[in-house]
Amino acid sequence: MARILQSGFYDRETEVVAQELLGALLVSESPAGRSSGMIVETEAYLGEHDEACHAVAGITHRTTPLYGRPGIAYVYFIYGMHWCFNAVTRAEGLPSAVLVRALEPVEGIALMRLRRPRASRDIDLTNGPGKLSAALGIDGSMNRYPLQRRPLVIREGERVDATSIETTPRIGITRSADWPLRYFIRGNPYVSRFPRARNTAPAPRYR
DNA sequence: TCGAAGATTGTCT
DNA sequence: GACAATCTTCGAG
Repeated sequence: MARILQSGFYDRETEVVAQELLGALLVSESPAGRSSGMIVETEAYLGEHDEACHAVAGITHRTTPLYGRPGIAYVYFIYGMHWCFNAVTRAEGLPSAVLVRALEPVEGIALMRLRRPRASRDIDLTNGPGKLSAALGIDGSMNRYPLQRRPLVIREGERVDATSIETTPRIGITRSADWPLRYFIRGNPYVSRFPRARNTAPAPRYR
């Protein structure tokens, strides 16, 4: 069984952690069984100076996990219906995290289908932050949980070559929207969205 | 206490 | 591509 990523792994530059989490295995255990997936897409949120990061509000009831130990979970509720899963990075007091945006299912696919009955195709089980949380049974009860023990663990996975990592601006945000802090495995079919490529698309804003 | 915005998803046109 | 669903969070008053 692959090594569990320890606190020291997360206590580094958030951009580095976000890229090195690609290929790692997110494993969730529940009474219903185990489900897991390989991380194929992440975003970095850098701290109080990052306008898109929740920590821009400073220490509040919601953001305290961001200021906590590296390697704990930050799980928050968004748009009235979805949970988003993050891994907290950097030393205590430096509020930054990596949002996991998409997984490639590995174990417990039948259980994921039960948890996401609206997904008509298997590819829709985990190709988005709200989707993967639902598929793995992740919710607010796991906020602040250390990611080194059950029920939620991240294990070392396949090493992803730097040349296979694509970098783009983050998705769905309005502030600091052009910072290139989204990373995904090029060509992986479970990535949530691909860069604009239609002939109607405007020129990319990022460079 | 109130109002607006939000790291999304699914459905409809 | 547009938009509704749904509710927590936080700042303003």
